[in-house]
Amino acid sequence: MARRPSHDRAATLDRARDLFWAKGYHGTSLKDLEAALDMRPGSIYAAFQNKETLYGLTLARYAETGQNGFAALQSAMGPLEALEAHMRNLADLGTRSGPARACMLVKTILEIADVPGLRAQAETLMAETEAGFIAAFAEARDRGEIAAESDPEALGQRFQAEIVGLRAYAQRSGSAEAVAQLANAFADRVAELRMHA
Amino acid sequence: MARRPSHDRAATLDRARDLFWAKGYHGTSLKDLEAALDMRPGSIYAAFQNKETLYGLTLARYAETGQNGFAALQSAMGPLEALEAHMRNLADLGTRSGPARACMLVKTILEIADVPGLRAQAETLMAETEAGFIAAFAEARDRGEIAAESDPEALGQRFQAEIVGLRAYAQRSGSAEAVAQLANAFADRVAELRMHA
DNA sequence: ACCTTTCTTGAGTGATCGTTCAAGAATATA
DNA sequence: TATATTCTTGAACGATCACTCAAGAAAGGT
Repeated sequence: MARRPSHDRAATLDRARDLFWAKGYHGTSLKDLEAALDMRPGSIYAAFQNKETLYGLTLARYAETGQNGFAALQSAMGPLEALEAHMRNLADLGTRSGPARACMLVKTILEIADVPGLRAQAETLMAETEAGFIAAFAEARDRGEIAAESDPEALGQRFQAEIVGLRAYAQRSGSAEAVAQLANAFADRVAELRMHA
Repeated sequence: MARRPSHDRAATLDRARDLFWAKGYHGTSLKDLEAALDMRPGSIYAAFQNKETLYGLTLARYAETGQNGFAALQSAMGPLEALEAHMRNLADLGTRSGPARACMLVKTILEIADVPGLRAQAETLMAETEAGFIAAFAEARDRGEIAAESDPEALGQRFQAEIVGLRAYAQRSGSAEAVAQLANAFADRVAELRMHA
């Protein structure tokens, strides 16, 4: 019936995500995208509508990956252990070589003020991620792993703020040791919530 | 001998800072600057060389203001009290209406990857600010206000990471209560370091 | 082999980007 | 009042921006 697309859509979105994540929305031009995706403008627009829509798709993909990662930890261990492990997994952040160390959602919220749709999307995705942390703290409390009078919402918000701070801090170059120390300090703080029955 | 400038340079830099702080480097066009500064392109370039230089000047001004604020706290009270007050001052961040809630240095580091001079400047200014916090913790230790075995460097780094996280978190809209709770929680953590002789 | 449908191409769109510069306006000195 | 000096203006520059579209290439159905 028709010609088959010559690019794998998922892989293309991954490449676009890495580019946007590294260079930001305004800092990424369509020329950059053409080079990174190995596609000509017509194909990009046919497949993804426009730059804003493409960014939104990569943002959703980014958030989903992160949430899946935490969910995997949660199904492999208890909620409190998952939270601690999630934080401690960031200890080697200072030595990683990916597109950026800071969270792409945070980068979006800090950079974009003039594209309401993308701002709103990034805020929603951050709220979802936070809700996952809050739910984990709530389950930890229900299981008796942390004090019954704990406030899961406050704990989850603080947990996310610490991750945001850690990853933004890590965006600075040459602070690998400090980043590891910070991640472990924050992870220790989570572990110290545990009730020793 | 000559015509006098018709704009106050300091006030002009303040307006440019607010614009850059709110919209970012790439998100601010020279047309935006012309409107905000009420200056025509020729005047802007005669006074500030180019967009990058102007941004750098506003960044230096921003950091100086922040560092002066903390220094003022330090000369009005002890170092540990100053650190605690500095954090607690952020409790009403969620209700403020300024250009942005996130730190302009952090916004710069997260946004700008393709202008090496500005990135380096923002990193240097963040390191200076951190050094101020570290020095305050060191003095608190020397005065016996916190444990003698405290690590001022680790404490200062963590203090800055918490501020970065709090302010980036606050950039999200409609979280005034959570922001206040977070700021107080971080401030409490500082207060809990105090040795009760 | 032929038609139909879908995907890809890349030159080209008007708009906006950061920047320049010759000319005019304003003020201190002589 | 004339002159020298500095500041301001705004039209214009080439470059790049996000984006379009007519034409060609590829593959499934008949």
